[in-house]
Amino acid sequence: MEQSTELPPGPYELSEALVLTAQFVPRGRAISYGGLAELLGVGGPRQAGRAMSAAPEGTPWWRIVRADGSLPTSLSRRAATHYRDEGTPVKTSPSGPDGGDGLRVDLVRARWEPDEDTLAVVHRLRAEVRTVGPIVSGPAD
DNA sequence: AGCGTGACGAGTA
DNA sequence: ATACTCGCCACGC
Repeated sequence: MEQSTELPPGPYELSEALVLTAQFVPRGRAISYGGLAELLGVGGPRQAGRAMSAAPEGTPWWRIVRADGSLPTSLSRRAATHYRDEGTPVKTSPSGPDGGDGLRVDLVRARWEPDEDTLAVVHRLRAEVRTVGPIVSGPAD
C-alpha cells in the first residue's frame, strides 16, 4: 500500500504542503512545478520550485519538472539515474542526446494524474495551508 | 522599506 | 529550436 491518507498534523507552510503533495507522485510519473501548485490549489510555479530546492531528504524532486520536462542542468544528471531506474518516459533533447543535460521527461506520457483518494487528501491539505495571502481584515477603526 | 535573486512559465522574435 | 522579456511572489540582504 502507499503512504496515502496519512498526513502529519497541520496547519502547513505552503512549502511544506507542496512537498507533501510531491510525495504522492508515483514512480515513473512526473508533473510540472506549475502543475503541482495548481493541483494543490495554492501558490504557483516559483513557490513549487522554491519548495523543491529546500525539500528534505527523501523528497522525489526529480518527479517535479519544468513545463517542458526539463530540470536545471546541475540536477539533470542525477535525475537521469532515477528516470532510468523508474522507467520514466523521457524525450531525447536535440542538444544533448545522452543522459546529461538536454534530458527531458515526456510529460505527455508521464504526467501524473492523482486518483480520487489522493485528490481528496490534497484537497484536505489545501484547506490547512497557512497562506500568506492578502490581509483582508482592517477592523481598524 | 527597497532591491536583487530564483529548482518557473508563457509570450514574442 | 534558441534567446529574451515580463509577470509572478517568497526570501534574504
